[in-house]
Amino acid sequence: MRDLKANTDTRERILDAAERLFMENGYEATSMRTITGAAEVNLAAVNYHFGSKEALLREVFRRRLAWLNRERLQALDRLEQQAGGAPLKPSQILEAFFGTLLRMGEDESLGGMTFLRLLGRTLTEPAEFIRTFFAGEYAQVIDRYKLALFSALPDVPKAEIVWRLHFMLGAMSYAIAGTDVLQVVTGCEVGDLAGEAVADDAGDTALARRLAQRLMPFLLGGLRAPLPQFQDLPTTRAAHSGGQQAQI
Amino acid sequence: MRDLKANTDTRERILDAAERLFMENGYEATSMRTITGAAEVNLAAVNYHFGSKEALLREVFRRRLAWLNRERLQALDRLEQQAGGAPLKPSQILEAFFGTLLRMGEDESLGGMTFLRLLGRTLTEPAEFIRTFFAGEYAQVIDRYKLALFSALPDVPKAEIVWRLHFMLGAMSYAIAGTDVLQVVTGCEVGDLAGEAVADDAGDTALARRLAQRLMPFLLGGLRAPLPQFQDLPTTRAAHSGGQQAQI
DNA sequence: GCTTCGATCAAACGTTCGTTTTAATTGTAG
DNA sequence: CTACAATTAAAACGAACGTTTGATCGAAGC
Repeated sequence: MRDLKANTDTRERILDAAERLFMENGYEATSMRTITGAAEVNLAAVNYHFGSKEALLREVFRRRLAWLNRERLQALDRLEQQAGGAPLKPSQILEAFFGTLLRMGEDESLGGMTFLRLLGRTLTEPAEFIRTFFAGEYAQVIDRYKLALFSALPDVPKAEIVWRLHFMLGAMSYAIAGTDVLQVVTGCEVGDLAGEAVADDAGDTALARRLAQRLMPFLLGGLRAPLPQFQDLPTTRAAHSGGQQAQI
Repeated sequence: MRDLKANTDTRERILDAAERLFMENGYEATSMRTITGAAEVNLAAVNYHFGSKEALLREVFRRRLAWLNRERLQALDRLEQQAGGAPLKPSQILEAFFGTLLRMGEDESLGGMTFLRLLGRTLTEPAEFIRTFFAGEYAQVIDRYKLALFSALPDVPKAEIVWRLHFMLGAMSYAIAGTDVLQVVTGCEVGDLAGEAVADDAGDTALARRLAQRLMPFLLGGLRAPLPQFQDLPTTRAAHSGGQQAQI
């Protein structure tokens, strides 16, 4: 019993430390010695429990994404069920997708803002094994939501929907990854922006909630924006009708 | 003459190779030996010409950002001058800011899409010296544009404008950084999305132009979206009027 | 009570990193 | 032709990296 306790304890101490340090420094710049030092475990423990540094990163994400993927799919299931075959409203779909994620930021037991920031930053990491991993972990969920948006917006070209989904993911990732990016870009504190003081520790969950409420209108506004016109693009195969509104 | 020629030649060969490799692998994962090998110069040349790896990265960006910052400020100057004191339209401001950047992607002599992707990815790098560098390089320009948006949108809370500027930067960074992120997330090629074939080499400049025309409506739609309501946020100091439209 | 086996530990492995040193080479001015 | 300063070249530096090894510990099985 103590044996098993120590086992999971060591594993999770490593995962917690790695999650925080990967978020703070990035994957490449975080050494095994830093991780095991912060977790107060032996250096060899990572390779013993996970096999390699790469496998550790994957496990850090698997631990959280298992919940997130399940929750996102369930949220969509619930919406489609209570709609009874009728197409969903885009705002419902975005709420299910982005709202579920941002709710992770409010719950420390799900990783909180630490994991959200890590996720946002890691999505742009160029390492091959990371992109491969995320492709496998994300594909199923993204595909479901893509299809939901397709039938929610039957008059908008599918290519346009995919592009805008990509834009939305970018806006969200930067928003959650970069409180420091925000500082760099804006030269002021997040707390000042929100119009209230934000404590670094406990204020994170409040930050996630406020972020969700600021982000969602922005994303919806972008999604339902007028379609591009491509007037000066001779290479475009089929000319879209100029200034067409996305039917939302 | 040959002397000076060789000098700048070595310097620029290093800068070109570093720009591409930093974009492909990230800063930490790109070694000096890989850079000097690709540039076909001696290993010591980097430390001789630039001093350190960090200084090399800074110079890679300085070379491009000097042009970008100047051009962005001039674009805003031009708009304000021909407006003659009247506030600008938000679409003009966004066009000056994001359009100028995306025009870099069409011009190989300004770095093309390689630099745009590098810029988008590096903005999220957690390394301290990188964030410090960007803060210094970006601060002046961002501040000018922030003020322009403030006076273009006098009825929108300034905090809201800064948040949405942040969201827009995120959407753009992901859009340009992640053709692979896009693949990961969507499971299809960018060329398929655009509805036309994209050659990896020469098609990049066309991609930049098309990206600009797809991104701009999205950003404008997000910027002029209804303001958030904060109905369930007891911590908010002053309650905004519910459902208020951004006056754009 | 001896064995067994998973978990932890200190120590070392070989490699690669960014940087430095020292010598050779280059083009140019006196 | 020589002297000089700038650049390139080859080699090595110590440090840090991810990983592996073999010993040690402690609780469960027969």
